[in-house]
Amino acid sequence: MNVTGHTRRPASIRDVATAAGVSYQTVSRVINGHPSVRPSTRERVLAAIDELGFRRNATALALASGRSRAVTVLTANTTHYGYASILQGIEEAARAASYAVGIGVLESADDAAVAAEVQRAADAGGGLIVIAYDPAGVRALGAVPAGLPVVGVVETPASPPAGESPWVWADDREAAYQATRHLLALGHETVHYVAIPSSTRRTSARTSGWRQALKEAGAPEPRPVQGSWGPAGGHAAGLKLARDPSVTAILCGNDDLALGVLRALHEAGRPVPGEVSVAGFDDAPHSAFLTPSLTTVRLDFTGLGRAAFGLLHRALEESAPVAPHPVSVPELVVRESSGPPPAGH
Amino acid sequence: MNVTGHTRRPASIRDVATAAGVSYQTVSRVINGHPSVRPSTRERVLAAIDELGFRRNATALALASGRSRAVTVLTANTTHYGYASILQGIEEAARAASYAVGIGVLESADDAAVAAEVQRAADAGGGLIVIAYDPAGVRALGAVPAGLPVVGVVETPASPPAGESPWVWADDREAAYQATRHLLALGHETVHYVAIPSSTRRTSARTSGWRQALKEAGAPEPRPVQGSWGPAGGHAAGLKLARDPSVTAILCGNDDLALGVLRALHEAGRPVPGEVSVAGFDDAPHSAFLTPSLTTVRLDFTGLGRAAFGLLHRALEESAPVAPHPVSVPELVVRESSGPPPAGH
DNA sequence: GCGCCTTGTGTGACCGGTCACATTCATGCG
DNA sequence: CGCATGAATGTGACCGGTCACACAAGGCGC
Repeated sequence: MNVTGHTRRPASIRDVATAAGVSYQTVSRVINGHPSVRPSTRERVLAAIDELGFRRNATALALASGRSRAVTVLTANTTHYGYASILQGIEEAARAASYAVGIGVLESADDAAVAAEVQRAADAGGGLIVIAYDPAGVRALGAVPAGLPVVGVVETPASPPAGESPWVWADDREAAYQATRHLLALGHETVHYVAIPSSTRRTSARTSGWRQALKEAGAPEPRPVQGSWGPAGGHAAGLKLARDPSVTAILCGNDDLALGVLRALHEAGRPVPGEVSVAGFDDAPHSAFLTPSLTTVRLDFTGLGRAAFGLLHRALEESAPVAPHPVSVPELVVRESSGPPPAGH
Repeated sequence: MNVTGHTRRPASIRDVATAAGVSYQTVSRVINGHPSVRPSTRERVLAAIDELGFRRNATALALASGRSRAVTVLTANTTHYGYASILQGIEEAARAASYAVGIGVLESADDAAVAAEVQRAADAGGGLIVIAYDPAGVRALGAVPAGLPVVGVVETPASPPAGESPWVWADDREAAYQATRHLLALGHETVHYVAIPSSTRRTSARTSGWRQALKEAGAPEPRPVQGSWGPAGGHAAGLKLARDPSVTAILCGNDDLALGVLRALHEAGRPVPGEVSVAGFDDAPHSAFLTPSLTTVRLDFTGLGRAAFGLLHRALEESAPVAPHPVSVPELVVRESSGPPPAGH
């Protein structure tokens, strides 16, 4: 071990080589587990490595070999629970594979800004994971130059892509379908929907799952209310819906929106679940502790993150395991915020 | 512009050089804005750069120059609001300075695990920012090898460090002090405290601010209740406190804990703020929308993150601005969850 | 006993930049 | 007019690894 106090330049393979009395190439072979090295030689090299505290320089490795064992995650807003959990899952899997994780935040959905961010990520080397649940993310996914390995974390696609695709997703559509059916089964005539900003112009997967459940039940399909991501958007949407006495069940695009809706209903004097039932989406950690506690659909975000990394890992290295990270199916969690409609409905 | 479809090796400075009819060194000079390049030459080089779509290879730059324009953030749990916001602030400032941001998650506070994570971060090159609000973070900060530039985001230190220190902090102590005074001013006899896990064995800054306010008011000092980070911990602590009828005011180490406490009080049939007042810490986005909405202290987490980056930037580059990122002082936000104690107290 | 293949090891070039120094040419000044 | 000076540019080495290839020694078949 290096015991001298002052910082010195870290040992390189040539330092190790002279210390062990071999050439730098032999050291390289030992590091990389090349078979044809005499055991006694390997021994000496390993001893020298240990003594000098040698660590392979990641930068030099990346430059010389071309592979960089790094992933950059492009995402809007790391503050949001779902995004943060996906990131957590990616990091976890990356750590296990000893990959470095970089992050880039898409602050604006503006084309130029997105392109700049993608460029930065590309400069970092290695692979790319884009969280494409929102317009900025979708645009970023589209702006990735061909040839750069990339995996997108996307909404449930309308039709399952043929063959291998560089995407992972949780089954949002199924989740929305389940939540809507739950509310309908309680006896509600229909279910209103407060949407998260759609990632594309087209209808989001969550919206289409909701719609499908309504259609199957022969329930009327009210116009979805457009919310933002945060509770404030839910609050605004909730105030609007609270004014309509026919509204008895509301599905929200995520738990934060649901929180705002709950608050708005409270302010409007409409008891939950007595008069109105509310269901969220994501099962954020606080949702179980709200009053009333929130009925919601749990999504396996960290699993999604792990799967995204797994797919990218496979794209970057032939030798990586093929499908190591299953994503669990969405699970409806029934709590206090949903119940039968009031009598007379 | 490169219009050929298939991916080719990105252009290097030598490619640019031949295209412009100069040497690679001249290209390097142009890139780095060296003054002694004839304007006409610079012109030609810039044209070649543009035509070939040249971008400077970050890896090669890092290897050759030693500086890497990268920061790695070491943190526990990116899911927690405060941590995520700090990360967001760091990323924002880093982006502005065109630094790459890497993250490493401290999943366990185990010494070996922490050391491994610090090593990984060191291997990534560049500077390090450690979020040291919890035991894992504090241990990581301690394990950083000398000579590696590092900034810690820490709790308010007991005494202001002399001279320049590699730490940034929000004034937690002052914040806790303010919140406690607010509750005392409402007429409560004393204020109970549900603590977040302390970063060290010693008393945390938040605890000491609370204690100081009690002492100044001559209020009795109840034993702090140890919570965890999440709402579940707050819930457990809240159930305990709810059983004690003398408890009329509770300060919580963060908003998630407060949420759990609110829920526990609700389950125990103790109205808030009618019988018990609750205050949180952090002003998470959902706190304003709870019922009752939560009185809390807002901390400038993103500002903290920006300041941390600013300090590190300065440590890495002589030329960086000295103190560009002020951290705003904590601000008490009074909402529905705090009020006067019930009559008879 | 010779050639041939395999095993173990070393040498030189290279990845894409930067840095230190050399070189050329025009200019200013004594 | 000669020489020092500085602007503009080029050359070679280097950062710390990897890769392709050369080469010596030993075992084996014929």
